[in-house]
Amino acid sequence: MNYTEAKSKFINTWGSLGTLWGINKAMAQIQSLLFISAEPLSMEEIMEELKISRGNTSMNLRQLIDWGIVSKEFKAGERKEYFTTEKDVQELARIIAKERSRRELQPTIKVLKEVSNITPDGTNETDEFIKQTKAMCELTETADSLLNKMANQQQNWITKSILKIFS
Amino acid sequence: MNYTEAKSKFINTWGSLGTLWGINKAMAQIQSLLFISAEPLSMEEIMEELKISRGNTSMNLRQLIDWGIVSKEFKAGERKEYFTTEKDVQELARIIAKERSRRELQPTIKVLKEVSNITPDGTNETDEFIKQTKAMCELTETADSLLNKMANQQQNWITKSILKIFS
DNA sequence: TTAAAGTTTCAATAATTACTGAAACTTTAA
DNA sequence: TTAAAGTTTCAGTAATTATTGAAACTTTAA
Repeated sequence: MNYTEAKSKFINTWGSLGTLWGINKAMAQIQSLLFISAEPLSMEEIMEELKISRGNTSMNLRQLIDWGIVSKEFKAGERKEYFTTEKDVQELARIIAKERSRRELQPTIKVLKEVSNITPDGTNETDEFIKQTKAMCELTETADSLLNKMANQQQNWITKSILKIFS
Repeated sequence: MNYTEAKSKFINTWGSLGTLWGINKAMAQIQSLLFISAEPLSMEEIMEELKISRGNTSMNLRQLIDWGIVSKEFKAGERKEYFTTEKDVQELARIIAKERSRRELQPTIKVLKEVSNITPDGTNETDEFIKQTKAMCELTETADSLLNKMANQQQNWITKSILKIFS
């Protein structure tokens, strides 16, 4: 396999895996293109490389910036904006974990707490409902705290590395 | 909030969270209905409760069975099939973790290994590509082994509980 | 056997989600 | 200022994904 083949295979695979971390295909593809690119890319270059429209590129770049995964960069003496993604996979994982927790897990926990809090009326139905939704709530809370612990773990790992450099 | 409200809120919330663990809305809704139900339900009952067609119910039940989350049950003297889901959240989490690993993480790891294995031609481009895809591969492998460890951890937890009962 | 009860399949269609392209907007250098 | 360079927005459309419903199939009891 040569570079060009490998590159498009990587972008496609990572793109379709986007669902795993809750983002759409174009967004994931832009991110992966930036991830393997040695230099920051302009919007033109991204459009050209992925064969997607200007509008689509603009909207998805904005979302990526919103997630904190991509950032704008300015080249001296150039008006154009250039984009780069976080290049450290550990840090990338940390950001994604945090965002997913905030966007999905936390709201779910809130609803689970609400619904598991109905007053039992003595029927089997409500007893089972309360029992099961409580269990689900605890599981979700465990998953959430695990995710956050992992994220902070990675932060510590980075922090440690930085400290090592300066010690 | 009364039982009926709480019930539909739970089914909807869990349904839309389906994407988080990679299954579609109807599938997630059927699973959550079974999860809070004190008794196994027939196809008729599921259709009625969720207002979905027979075909849709049948197909999604099959997928749930395929995932190992739902099982058929027969009531003595009845021809109809009844369905139940795994009621233990820990075991549920374990099954989901395993399936996601098998269906998504493993194939991705395979591709990442492939593409990161191209021969460097001395250019910046390929060097960066190899470096970054290798890092991504390692991250994915870490995530996968973590997921599996968690899953087995939970199995051990269950095993321990069972052992406790019989000791 | 057969017909009633139940289940599965799949082509057609609906619903959802993503994408385009062109117009409107913003910024900047002269 | 102004016009060129660049970016954003969004209504319309395309692509994808989920759902229906009816016909085909399977099982079982009489």
